[in-house]
Amino acid sequence: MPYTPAHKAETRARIVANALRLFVRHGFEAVTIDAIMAEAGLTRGGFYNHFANKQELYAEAVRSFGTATRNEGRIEVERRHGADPVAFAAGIVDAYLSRRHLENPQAHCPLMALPSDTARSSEAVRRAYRGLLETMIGMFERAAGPEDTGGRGRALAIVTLCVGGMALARAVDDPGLATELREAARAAALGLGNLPDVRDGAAAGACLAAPA
Amino acid sequence: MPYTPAHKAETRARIVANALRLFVRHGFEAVTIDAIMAEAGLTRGGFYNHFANKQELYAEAVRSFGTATRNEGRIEVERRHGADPVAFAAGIVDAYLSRRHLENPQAHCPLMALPSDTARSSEAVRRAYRGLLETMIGMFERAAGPEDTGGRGRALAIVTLCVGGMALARAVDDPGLATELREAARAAALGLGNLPDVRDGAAAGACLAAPA
DNA sequence: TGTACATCAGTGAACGCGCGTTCACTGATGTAC
DNA sequence: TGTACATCAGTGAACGCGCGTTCACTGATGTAC
Repeated sequence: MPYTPAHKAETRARIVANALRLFVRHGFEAVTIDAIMAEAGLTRGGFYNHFANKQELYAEAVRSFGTATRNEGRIEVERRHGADPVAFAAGIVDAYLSRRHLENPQAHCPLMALPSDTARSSEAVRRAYRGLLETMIGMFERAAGPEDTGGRGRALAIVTLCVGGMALARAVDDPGLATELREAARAAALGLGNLPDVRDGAAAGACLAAPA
Repeated sequence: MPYTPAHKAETRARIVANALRLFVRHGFEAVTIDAIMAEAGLTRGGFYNHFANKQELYAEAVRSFGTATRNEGRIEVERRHGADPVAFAAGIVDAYLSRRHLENPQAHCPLMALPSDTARSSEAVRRAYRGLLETMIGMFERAAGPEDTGGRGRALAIVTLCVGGMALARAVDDPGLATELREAARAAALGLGNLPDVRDGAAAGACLAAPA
């Protein structure tokens, strides 16, 4: 048995990680298999030792965000704000809609970076996308608590504000408007979920009056 | 002077209208110039009599939504709910997030259909996209009224809920979740803007579903 | 221990295809006479 | 009024390029002896 199974698994993981990074930055179609393999330190031909085709890699890359990148982010938010569901949810909103997130396009969440790419993709890709979405919804449902009958609806709206706010901020060519969009989505999401403002150095949430 | 200038203008408008319809349905890259020209009853070569390149048509198509399709929708919403800014804003939220709108992909708004395509496009395209966004924001700022200091922020959040909610509903493969997303975004947007529930269901949605 | 071997991850040239764009041409049309 | 003409919208073949995918090959590696 030449090459250990672990070796192949590592190579595959390296391809997936690089593909995710390139996909969220440039979109599915714009990223070539050549580019992905080169990023992973390999050549084009080897791709088909690991995946049946490009769409299969796409689905896997979206899925991987839930386990790899996302876990890093989740751990970081927990470290800063604690594991309490409410503080954690507030930290997620804050981090997701942060300038730092927007300005780091290679780390963008597939939910905000690839909504229209996904709408036109295979069933497997859309299933993976939905999985990510449900995970994020779950974070805010947990913060609402089981006794909150409108908790799921509000969780859905909060996720929509996070993902939609960032998708729009990305598309717009005016940095000022992009900031406005992030801040407005942040204030509305925190208000809707009755979440504390955990902003480091606090204060600036005042740009949006509390909803009636 | 063979062919009247009006004739050329009409042909150009026909190309733009068909391009918009195809772009919002299938995305910028997936739509070929062949397909656009065929839809317009022409052949490929004539394209460059009207546009310098595909991106130029893209920018024009996005811009055209603000004058053509959008005006039809706006007039219909006004007819249904009146010109009062609050009732009008409520009607827009209702129509935008309606099932009818979601199920008519050829009439989708570029804001929800092309956020990531736009993020990767030329300056002119992103400017056109921002123009559409500002128009929509303006509708909700007007509903808030000039004395409302947080009006702009809430208008931004309402637009984010409309556009984000529909973008996610489109991407997701589960119709039930898509409905949940639309309903949650609708409730949150109406609440945030203190807008009346004008639900009139399928009929109201029809106003954004412009006839082909 | 050292060596021959079988395996298969990885290579890179090649293929087929479709796309955006170009270009020499056609023919429908408004105008001049 | 009818006709010749100049214009240019529209045609469709062709070009160049890059992409996803295939394939015959290479060579690094773990195992058997």
